[in-house]
Amino acid sequence: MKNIKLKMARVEKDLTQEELADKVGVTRQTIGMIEAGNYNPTLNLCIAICKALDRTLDDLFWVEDQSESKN
Amino acid sequence: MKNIKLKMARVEKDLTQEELADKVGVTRQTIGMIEAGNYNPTLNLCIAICKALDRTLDDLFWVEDQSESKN
DNA sequence: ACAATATGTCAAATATATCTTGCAAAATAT
DNA sequence: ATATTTTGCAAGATATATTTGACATATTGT
Repeated sequence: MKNIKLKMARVEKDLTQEELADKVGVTRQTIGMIEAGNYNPTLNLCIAICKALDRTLDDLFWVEDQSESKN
Repeated sequence: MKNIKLKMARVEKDLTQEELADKVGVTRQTIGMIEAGNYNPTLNLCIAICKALDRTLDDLFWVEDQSESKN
């Protein structure tokens, strides 16, 4: 599912996908796919994103009703 | 760094590394390496572990003192 | 309307998470 | 003390996260 909370946290910081990507050291495509959902990022990348946006893991990546979890 | 919170949550549930691994669908080596630190698991795996242990991402994988974050 | 910026998407290549197998050390139970 | 279970660790193989480059569509500014 799409990660709306991440997108909102990003625009609230007035960052573009590419700017956030630069901050956390990945490609803009990677950020785009995470926001679009259907992607399974790495824990360290999630943590880097959280720190760049002054949020926590639960804020951006925890979903109470999760029905999908492919490893 | 070692993930002590994860290990404590696991033993509190009276689960062995292998039992937890089975529950979340990975190998016991993977669980072992996550607890030992020096590993970078996938977000979906982290979420599966949290669900298996009735914890949240912040409970098990969030560290205030940031010092390492390799992507 | 036009120009510039931002995002969506796709194929092929690279990096790395995870598996498999196996053995040794440590912990726990009998 | 000795079985039994649990954990640590390592090399090679596989699956998948991430990159690179390129193009199309959308969005925003002038």
